[in-house]
Amino acid sequence: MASSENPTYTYPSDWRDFSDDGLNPMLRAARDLLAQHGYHATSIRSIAKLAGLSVPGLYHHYESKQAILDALVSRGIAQMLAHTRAADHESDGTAIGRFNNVIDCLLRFHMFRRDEAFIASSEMRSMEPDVLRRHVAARDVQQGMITEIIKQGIAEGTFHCPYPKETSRAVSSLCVSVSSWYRPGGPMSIDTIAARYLDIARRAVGFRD
Amino acid sequence: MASSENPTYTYPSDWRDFSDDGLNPMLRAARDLLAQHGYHATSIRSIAKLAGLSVPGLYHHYESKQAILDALVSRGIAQMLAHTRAADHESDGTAIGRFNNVIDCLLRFHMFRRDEAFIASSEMRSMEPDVLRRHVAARDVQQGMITEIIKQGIAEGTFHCPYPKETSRAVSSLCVSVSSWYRPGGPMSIDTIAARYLDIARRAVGFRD
Amino acid sequence: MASSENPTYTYPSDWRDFSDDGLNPMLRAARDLLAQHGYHATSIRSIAKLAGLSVPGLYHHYESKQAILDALVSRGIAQMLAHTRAADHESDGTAIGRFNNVIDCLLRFHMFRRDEAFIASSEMRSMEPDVLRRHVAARDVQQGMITEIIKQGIAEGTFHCPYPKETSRAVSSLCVSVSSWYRPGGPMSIDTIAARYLDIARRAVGFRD
Amino acid sequence: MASSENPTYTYPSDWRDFSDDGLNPMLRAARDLLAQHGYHATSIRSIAKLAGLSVPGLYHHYESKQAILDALVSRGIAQMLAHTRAADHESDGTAIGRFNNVIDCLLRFHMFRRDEAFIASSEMRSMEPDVLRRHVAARDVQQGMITEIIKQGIAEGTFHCPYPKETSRAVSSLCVSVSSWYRPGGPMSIDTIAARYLDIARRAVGFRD
DNA sequence: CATGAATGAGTTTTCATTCAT
DNA sequence: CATGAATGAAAACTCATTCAT
Repeated sequence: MASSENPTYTYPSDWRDFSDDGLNPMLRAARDLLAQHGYHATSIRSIAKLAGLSVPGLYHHYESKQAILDALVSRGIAQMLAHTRAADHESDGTAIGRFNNVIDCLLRFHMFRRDEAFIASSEMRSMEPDVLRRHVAARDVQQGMITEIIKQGIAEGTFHCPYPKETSRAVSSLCVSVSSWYRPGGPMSIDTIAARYLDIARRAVGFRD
Repeated sequence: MASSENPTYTYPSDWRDFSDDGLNPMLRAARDLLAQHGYHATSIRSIAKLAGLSVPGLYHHYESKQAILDALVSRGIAQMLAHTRAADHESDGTAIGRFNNVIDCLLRFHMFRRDEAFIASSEMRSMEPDVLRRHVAARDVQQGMITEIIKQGIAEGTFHCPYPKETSRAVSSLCVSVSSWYRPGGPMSIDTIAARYLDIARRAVGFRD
Repeated sequence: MASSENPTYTYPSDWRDFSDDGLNPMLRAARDLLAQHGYHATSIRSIAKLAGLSVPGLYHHYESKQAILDALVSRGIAQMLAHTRAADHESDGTAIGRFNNVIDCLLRFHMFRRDEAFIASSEMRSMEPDVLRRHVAARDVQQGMITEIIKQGIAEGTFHCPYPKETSRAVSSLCVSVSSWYRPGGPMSIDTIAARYLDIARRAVGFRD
Repeated sequence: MASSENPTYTYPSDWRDFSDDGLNPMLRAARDLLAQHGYHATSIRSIAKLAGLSVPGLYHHYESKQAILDALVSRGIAQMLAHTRAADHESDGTAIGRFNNVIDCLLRFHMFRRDEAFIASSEMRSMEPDVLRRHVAARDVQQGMITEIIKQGIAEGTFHCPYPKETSRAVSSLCVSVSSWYRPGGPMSIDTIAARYLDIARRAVGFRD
């Protein structure tokens, strides 16, 4: 565990498990198309078609194209936060324990939820102000979690890095960047990639046993 | 210096200098608009307007919207390669010397050429196959340069990292990611940011004197 | 009274009384929306919503949007005819007596039933042929009533106007036009407006005692 | 002549002449369709088709459907004001002389420019706030001109009407209403209709020689 | 009558691009 | 190079209407 600032969270039973994306056919179609072509190059028609319904049928469920983007990104971010919080919660509470769990979780999220994560980071310009605001706020929470862990590690003497904020951003960027090149079925398994990138991240924060 | 595999390059006189972007008004307009709104959300009309030309006037210089994207990205990548090669060439030839110069240069490029770099990495989906191919090839050259330096460092015993390829990608991602948040006029100078991120990159490759 | 051509009419007990519009919530909603936005700018959904029903609920009562327009306009016209006939019936039978009552009644109708009257006159282009036919026929009856009274006045020597038909149309238009600017709560009461416009109408037919 | 409040106007050479409507093919198409079906029942497609060009071709000239309505109505109103001012200017300056000319002119306008006049009065709900404001302002100027003439007539002792404002509105409505039923080729000529309706209007203001 | 889901046909508007002058 | 005119194709979105439950 770590900071007990908000004990009312409900954590996913297993933070390593991303098997169920919980997306309906419409959001699944949107996810695939947005990831492949981008927001402005994806038409409502194509989403509706891939989802197996008519355009007004889609509008019956989502009031606009922007609402679809919002739903997709919001769910993704919420899941990311829930899982990393669970990972943090389940740790031994030391900086390195928290760091291992949270970064491992983040890396897995950016592979298992590659498309959602990629969309969330690449379509920020396509979000309307309100949507963007909520989105950025959620990312800041995630970022803050990492910064706090790094500072704890420095205080505990296990992390040695002179610029915790920059390092936090670098580690965060590292996790996010995975979503832009990872493809399932590649030469390395998710476990392997996670292990190797976690190792790199640990070096970045100057971890020494 | 380093590998003398291609002595016919002409290097920029100062690889740290990015004062002149060498863009004509059309590409400058395109750069600003594409960076702000994205390829599909930017119209040819808006580019022409910002460039102070008529639409047919713009078509007189570039045969299509795609050609503008191509020109912009090609120049950016070429400049990135030219500068990092010069940085490499000017180094003392040791792995750490080459690494310091090349990563410093890459970081500077991604700040001084923030918009071009961001467009190059965010609009890959908007590139037509041919353009994309050349673009990816150029990026691979850049990536290969870093991987080679890391391997040299491991061989020389100054770098200690078990996964040179992943580390190379991570370091590369780190440099690229700077272009997505850096804004001129922020609290830290380019020199400061470059120094701090280079420090983080050095940790990632396990550099020890 | 006047022409006893159809003694089977039932007259409203008081032709001056328009207190009860007798509209159900659906027609009342339709009236408000049609008057404000027009037929083609009013959606079935908005009518249903304002009426407090679901869309299929509305269709349970009216088989189409056109049927709603028809119901609204038909009732309005029927009420107009019923009231003006009662007013005529209650008169002393002289041309001026009949004229006073009928025009007074018409003016009141176009204020108390402002919205219905306005819709009836402004949405004729939106009516399907069948609906339009019945509507025009009803208006012609009303027009004929006025023409007949004017001709009676000329014959009796109390009215002096060379073009009874045109004058009839002018007087009619005058009454209708009130519905396009009258708003309850304005500076003049309905009684005042009716009195003044009746005075103008009397001049138009060249009434002299 | 009359009030010399603004001698810089340029008057049409003949205020009775409405032979040239000065409309381009697009506005002519819009006029015909709007008059027949109404604003919301007329599509941009149908206007473009009737005008003989493609939809974007139409948009090249008018930036929106609303802009077409605006252009059409603005021109109509401007012409109405110009002609009635010329008619006023050309009168002998007595109330009855001004009245005769102005009302005659107004009646002619509402027949020769029947469609434009009808659209201007029937599509006020379809106008966006800005357009509506300018439109209403122009109408108020026209209305004020009539009111002023009536008041002059009362002062001169040739008009006898107790409610000049209401009478002005009634006379105005009378002229406007002609546009809703007049059809060229009907049984009466424009000259005849103008003469008869002017006669009725003169009665309304209580004119006596 | 309500709910919820659905749709064909239509709407206004914008786009990249072209061509004559 | 500018101006002005033009267009096929496509965009997001809305409509009246229907039907199963």
